[in-house]
Amino acid sequence: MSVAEETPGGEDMPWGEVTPEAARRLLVAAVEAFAERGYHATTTRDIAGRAGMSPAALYIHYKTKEELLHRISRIGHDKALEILRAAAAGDGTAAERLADAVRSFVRWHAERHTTARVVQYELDALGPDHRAEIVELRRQSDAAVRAIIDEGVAAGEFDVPDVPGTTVAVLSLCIDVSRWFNAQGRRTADEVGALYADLVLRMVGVRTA
Amino acid sequence: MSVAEETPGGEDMPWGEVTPEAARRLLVAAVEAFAERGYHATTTRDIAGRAGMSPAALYIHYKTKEELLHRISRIGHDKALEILRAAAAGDGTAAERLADAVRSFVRWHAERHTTARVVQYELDALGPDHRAEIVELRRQSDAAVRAIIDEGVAAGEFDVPDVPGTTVAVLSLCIDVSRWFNAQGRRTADEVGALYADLVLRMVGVRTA
DNA sequence: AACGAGGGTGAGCAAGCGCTTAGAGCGTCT
DNA sequence: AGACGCTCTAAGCGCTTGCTCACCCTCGTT
Repeated sequence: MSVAEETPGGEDMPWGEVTPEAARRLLVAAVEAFAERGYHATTTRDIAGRAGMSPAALYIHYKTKEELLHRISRIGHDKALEILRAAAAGDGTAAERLADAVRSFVRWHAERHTTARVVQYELDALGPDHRAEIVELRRQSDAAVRAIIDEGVAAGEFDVPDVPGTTVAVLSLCIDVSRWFNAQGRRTADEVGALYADLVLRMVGVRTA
Repeated sequence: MSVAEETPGGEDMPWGEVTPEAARRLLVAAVEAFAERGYHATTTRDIAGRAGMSPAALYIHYKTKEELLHRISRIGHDKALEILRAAAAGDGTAAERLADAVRSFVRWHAERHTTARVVQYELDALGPDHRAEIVELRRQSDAAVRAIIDEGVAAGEFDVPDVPGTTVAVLSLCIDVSRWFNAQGRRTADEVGALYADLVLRMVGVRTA
């Protein structure tokens, strides 16, 4: 409160970059509501209520309900792409980088599965322009994964007959984690990440220990 | 029209068992609308309009909009479970049966991806009782796949450190096909089925040619 | 002390929602 | 022929929706 210089949470806090504080509270409330009930089933009154504000307060910070979804989707996709690119740009063999990418990508979809659910499954609720913008970000995610697999094949590490198809399958597998993962379930995000990294290495023909 | 004895399409026609014809037309219209826009964003007027009827006609055949979703979900899950069980009960090695299950399950999710999308992604829109009923059907699908993998492991065909986890991953991979598959896209349903069968065999440690 | 700016509220509007009702049309039995 | 039963419609009810508007309260600045 008194330390006004720094945004609470900084880099680590998921929505740390969103200011002012009331706008962030509304956005966090929207993520929860959208994840629980879906975009169309969520009312602006519900979002405002969760943030402890009146319905009208929402429109001081966001022009429409759709703008809220777009902001969430944009920030989420930026983060997801950043994770994939960081792993792709790392050092090590293609197998190590692919495992790293899958592990961190899955962990994000599990740990932040409420956000991920909104980001991955509410795409069609966006307006045409906003949707096109997000689709482009997904294309870049696809390219990042495909690049690792291409390099693994070129280096003779991987045995992959169908690189584009396998890329789609790998991303699809990771993304769907956000649909079924439950924080109260038996598995931790780390465990799922490790399991999936192993499964993906098998898919590209790497013999694991 | 004049041949009143037989339901059009019979076993092959997806919604052949739904009678009378007006009820089926409404149901097909609802599947299309729910798949395109989502359950909550679809209006009863839209469904009735697609079926060429007035909004009130819907309520002659279905008590509520939710009952429509339930009927779709129930029939779809029954069909999906039937596909998995048929493959599981077939003869041949565990590897052959697993490949068969994945191939036909994926093909269904690709060919009938509008239906599958509704069936797989609108679960939360169901009321508590209907949801519980569908969740039970999913549990049985999980059990069918797990049984094949268990047998493969017992027979020494498969190398699977985490059977429950791998089962979830296999089902998740297949189900997510309905999200990204596009009939106008580059791949046919058969091609995706064949690719995925191969990928899943790799996941369970079967050396493919 | 006065002020302007901006975050916040209570009340409410126009539109659209799921669903109901009264009654018309029509094929099928007795 | 006439009554019945079933399907379907036109009209509309009560309610909720996304969003707006007139106004208030709390500031830092002058």
